[in-house]
Amino acid sequence: MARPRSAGFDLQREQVLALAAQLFASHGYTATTMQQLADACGVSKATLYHYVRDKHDLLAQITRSHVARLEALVAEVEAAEREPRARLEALILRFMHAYERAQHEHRVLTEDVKFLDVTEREAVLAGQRRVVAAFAASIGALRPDLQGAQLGKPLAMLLFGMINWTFTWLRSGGPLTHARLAPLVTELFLGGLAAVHPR
Amino acid sequence: MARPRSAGFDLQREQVLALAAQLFASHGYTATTMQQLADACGVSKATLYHYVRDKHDLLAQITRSHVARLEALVAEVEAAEREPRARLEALILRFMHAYERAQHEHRVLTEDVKFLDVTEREAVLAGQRRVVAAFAASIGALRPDLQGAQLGKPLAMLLFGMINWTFTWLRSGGPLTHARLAPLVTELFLGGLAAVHPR
DNA sequence: CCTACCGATCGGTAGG
DNA sequence: CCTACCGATCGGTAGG
Repeated sequence: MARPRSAGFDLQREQVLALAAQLFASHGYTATTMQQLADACGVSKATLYHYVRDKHDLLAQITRSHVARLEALVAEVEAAEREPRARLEALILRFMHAYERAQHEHRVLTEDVKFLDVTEREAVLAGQRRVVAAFAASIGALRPDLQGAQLGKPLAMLLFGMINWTFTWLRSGGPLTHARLAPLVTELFLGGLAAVHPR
Repeated sequence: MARPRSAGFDLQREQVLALAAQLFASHGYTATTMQQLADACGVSKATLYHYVRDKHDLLAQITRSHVARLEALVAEVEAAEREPRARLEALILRFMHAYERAQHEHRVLTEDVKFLDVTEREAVLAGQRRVVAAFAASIGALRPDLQGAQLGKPLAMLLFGMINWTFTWLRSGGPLTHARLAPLVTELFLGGLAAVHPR
């Protein structure tokens, strides 16, 4: 029987993944070297390969687990909220909160997904599509006429644009917090949604 | 007196910059090799260095000229439109149109600016800040109470999120065009802006 | 003496 | 878990 991994193994691997996400987010996947990551972790480069198969596997694990987290968030909200408006509000608030806690992982997901190979990239993109579909469904429940005009998904993408783009300008520790911005996004999007009319 | 450059020089350099922007946009700056660019241009790698000093200079020229184009667009709109609402509508429409024609350059601007060195990066970011300030001023003119609550710039960034994010999902040649999406963005943002209230 | 290029190869550094 | 390396490939430049 195979010997079990040491108690701290998973914990240390999580640390490596978190530091890798931070480096990938600030320097990009390609420009980040395994030596930089080893230095950040305080171990030798060879030790890194004890926790991940290779550099590519590092990227795959970061993106896959982040998408899985977002899908779990959607499932939680769908289980708790029945009304379309409350559901959409909860999705916005929960996603902005999640992005605040995982801003590096999220940046890696959006900018470095192109470096995954076809199979892994498709799996990640499929997860993203399920998340977008959940947002589009909530929007469609609020405005069936827009969904009928095939505008549910485009509107969901405009909403994602607002909240995804925050990681380029909203600094944690700055004067404006995620908690203060979230209700603004909700008011702006739900208010705007009421004003949109299909062609 | 120095002999002038050949008539086709600037034209060929523009071609090189356009192809470089396309490669940088799809593979990222670091992962793109000068050999790939040379192949795309149909010339030898050495010939590339006739048109640009080095790979870094390529990135600097692409980002600098794209930001300059956006600043020129802002100046045009400000000269033509006096009313805040018409001005903001014109800014949205003109920017979405510009992004459609320069989607590669825009992706490079947003994703690869980190590879510029400090001086060049600051110049590019300063240009971007002037563009954001123009959007924020138009928003503030429509809703002085929000500008008073320091929400002009955050709202401008949410708007930029919507229109910038389109390059991740809106494909030219697809069923939904920039021309059809632009009025939707205008309705959504201007309608939402009327619904937002400061804290 | 200039420009516009080519084949070949340099010094350094990447992932593993 | 480290030092010491490898095969390959990078950006940039030589002579002609």
